Amino acid sequence: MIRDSAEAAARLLSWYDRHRRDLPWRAKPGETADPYRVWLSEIMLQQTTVPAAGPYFRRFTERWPTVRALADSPLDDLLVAWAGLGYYARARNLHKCAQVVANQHGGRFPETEAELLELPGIGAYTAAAISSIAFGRKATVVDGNVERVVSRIFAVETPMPAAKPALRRLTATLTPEDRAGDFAQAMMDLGATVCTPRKPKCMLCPWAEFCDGRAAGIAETLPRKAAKADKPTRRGVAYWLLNPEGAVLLRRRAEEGLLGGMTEVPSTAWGPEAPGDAAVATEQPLPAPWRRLPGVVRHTFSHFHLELGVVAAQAGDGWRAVEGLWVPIDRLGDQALPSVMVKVVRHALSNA
DNA sequence: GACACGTGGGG
DNA sequence: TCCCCAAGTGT
Repeated sequence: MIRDSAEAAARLLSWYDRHRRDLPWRAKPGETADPYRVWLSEIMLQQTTVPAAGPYFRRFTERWPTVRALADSPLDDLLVAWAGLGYYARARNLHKCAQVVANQHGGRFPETEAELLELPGIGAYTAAAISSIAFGRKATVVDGNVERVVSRIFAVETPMPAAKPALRRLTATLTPEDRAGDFAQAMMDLGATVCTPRKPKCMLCPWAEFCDGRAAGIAETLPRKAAKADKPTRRGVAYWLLNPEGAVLLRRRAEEGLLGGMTEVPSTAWGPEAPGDAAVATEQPLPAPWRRLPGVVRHTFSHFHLELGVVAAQAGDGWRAVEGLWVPIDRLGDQALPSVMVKVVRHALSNA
């Protein structure tokens, strides 16, 4: 049991100073944090691993060094740059947020949690993280790592998400006035490298001797969570249509919802059953002699599996009237293609 | 509280 | 193969 929060925090900060990781968005010791980079990294890291976010962060900061630069850029350029990272609402909100900061805050991020919380794409976690890491203000930063660490240290057996309020209160009692930002990053690093979901490295933990979960032999089983619902499978058929100039037909998806604003290969609706030839004909973007390509594209989204067949055809007269954009094959890299559509393109190119 | 919302890596 | 998981937010 932790009896002295101040001592526990000091011990964790000492561990952090000795094991600090050098991440692309992290200010070096002595450097002043750049709120823009802190914000950008926190958005990219939402539900995303450090290795996945790293290259995107470098490309974004190279191309858009300031929040004003990002605000002045067209949304579509951001979506192209974000393609492949997932959760595309983050990119749409990133652009909105940049414009609000540029136009209503003079290009500077607000420092308080309450003000940050007003901004698009910034929730409780990100507001606390920016306020503490970028501005040195005391804030209770609670992410998945922190919930895991705290649930184990205090042996909280209440299942998630019901345990969230208690875990937040416990985290608040541990958070020091001084170096709150470093404390937050230390907690997250501890969760990411030592107090891991499976096979935690308790022998390396600076809090091992305080840890109630470890003492009870249940640390690895925490935090408790309900079983997840299994994912349904949806099926559809994508239309790989080439015009006489060798360009392929693409479309922009609706601005909201799944893959909102991203570019897609046109397809039938996605339903429980694979569309037959009749449905393929009904939903075709243009009448054409479709031939089915062998195989199927499989992809898994956050909440369902997708199986996409592909049909291909050459567009005859009337291709100019089709709604969408015709993109030369060698220019597909300029498009905001999400990973599932990259799979469709690859499948079509290798089977057509 | 529950659900929508991506992706790639690891066991 | 399949399930779990990652620095969550918006509705």
